[in-house]
Amino acid sequence: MNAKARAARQPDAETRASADDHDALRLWLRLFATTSLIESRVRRLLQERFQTTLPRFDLMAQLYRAPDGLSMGELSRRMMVSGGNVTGITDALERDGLVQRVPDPEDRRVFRVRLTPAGRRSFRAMATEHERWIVGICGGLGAAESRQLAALLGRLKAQVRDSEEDGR
Amino acid sequence: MNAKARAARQPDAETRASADDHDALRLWLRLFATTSLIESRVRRLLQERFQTTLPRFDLMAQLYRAPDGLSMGELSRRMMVSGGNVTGITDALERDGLVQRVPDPEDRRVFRVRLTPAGRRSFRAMATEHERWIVGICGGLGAAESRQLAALLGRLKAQVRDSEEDGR
DNA sequence: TTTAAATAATTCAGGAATGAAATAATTCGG
DNA sequence: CCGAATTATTTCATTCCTGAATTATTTAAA
Repeated sequence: MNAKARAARQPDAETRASADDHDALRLWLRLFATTSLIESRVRRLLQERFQTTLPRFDLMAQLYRAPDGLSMGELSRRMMVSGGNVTGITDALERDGLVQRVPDPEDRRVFRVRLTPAGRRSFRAMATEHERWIVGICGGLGAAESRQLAALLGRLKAQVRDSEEDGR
Repeated sequence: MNAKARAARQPDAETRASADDHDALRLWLRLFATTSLIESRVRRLLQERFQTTLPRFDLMAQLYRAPDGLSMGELSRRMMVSGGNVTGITDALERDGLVQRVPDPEDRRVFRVRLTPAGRRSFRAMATEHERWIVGICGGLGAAESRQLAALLGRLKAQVRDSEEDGR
C-alpha cells in the first residue's frame, strides 16, 4: 500500500490532534502533515514519470541555476544535506551521465559539478512538468491566499531561525 | 557539519528562488524549507536530549493516545508510512522495552502494539519537553497569526487532497 | 619555510523509508 | 464446505541521510 492510498482514506496525525493541544503544537503538526502530503505526491510523480527521485531532482535544479557548476560543498549547503549525501547522489547522477565532476584548477581539493548537455535536457523536461504538478496541487488556493500564506510562512521561518540563538 | 550550522549561515533553496518563479512554486518551496528547518531541529533535539529519533517518538505518540494499543496496520496508516517501516521501528522499540507486541485473540494475523509502563513514562517525559521546544520554535508568531496560518494550511491541505482526484 | 589548523571531498556504519514479494490467516462466493 | 480473493505482517533489496573518521590539499602562524 502506498502513501497515496493511505492518505486517501485515513485522517493523518494532525487531523486527529486532540482539542486541548496547544496552538504552537497544532500549527507544527499541521505544517508537517501538509508538507508531507505534498512531498510524497511529488516523489511519487517523479518516480512514475521520470524514474527519478526528489534528491536527484533537487541536485539537478541547483546545477541548472548555476551554469558554471558548483562544488560539492556548495551543493551540500544549498541543499541543506550532509556532504556524504551529496557524494552519493552525485555518484548516481554521474553514472547516469546527467552530471559531471570537473576538477577545479584553482584548488585541487575541490570538484566542480556540472550538468551535462543530457542533464540539462532532462532537467528542462522534468521542471516543466514539475511546475505543472505544483500548480495543480497548490494553485487551488487563490492568489491572495497564496500570498498571505507565503508571507506568514516567511515570518515563521524567520522566527525559527531567531529561536536558534536564544533559548534553544 | 550539521544542518543547523549550514542553515545558520546560508540561504536555503527557497530563499534563493528567482523572482519570476510562479506563485505556487514559491509557496511550495517556502513551505518545504520552513518544515525542513523545524523538522531537523526537532530531530536534533530528540537525539541530543533523549537519544531517540522522530519516527520512534511519533510511533510512541500514536500509542500513547491509544491505550488499548494499535495494530501494525493501524500504526502504518496513522503514521503515513509503509508497513515494512513500522515493523522495523517497532522491532527497535521492543528491543528497548518501550513497546510490546500482543497477539490479537480475535484475529491471529494481527499484533496489537502497546506502550509498556516504561514506554509510557518515557514518552511522558519526552512529550513535555517536546512541546516546550515547539512553543519555543513556533510560539514567536502571535496567537492571531498562528491561527491564521493554521487556517490557511488547513485550506491548502484540503486543496491538496482534492487535487488527487481530478487531473492532478 | 615548516608545522599546525582549516577546508574539501570521500568512506563507512547505522537508522529510516519504500515497494515488492513471501507467508499466514480470514472472508466470501458458490 | 472449498477455493479464491483479501488482509496483516514480515522480509528483502535499494535508496537516502547523518555524523564521524579519513585523506588530500590549502592557508596561516611561528
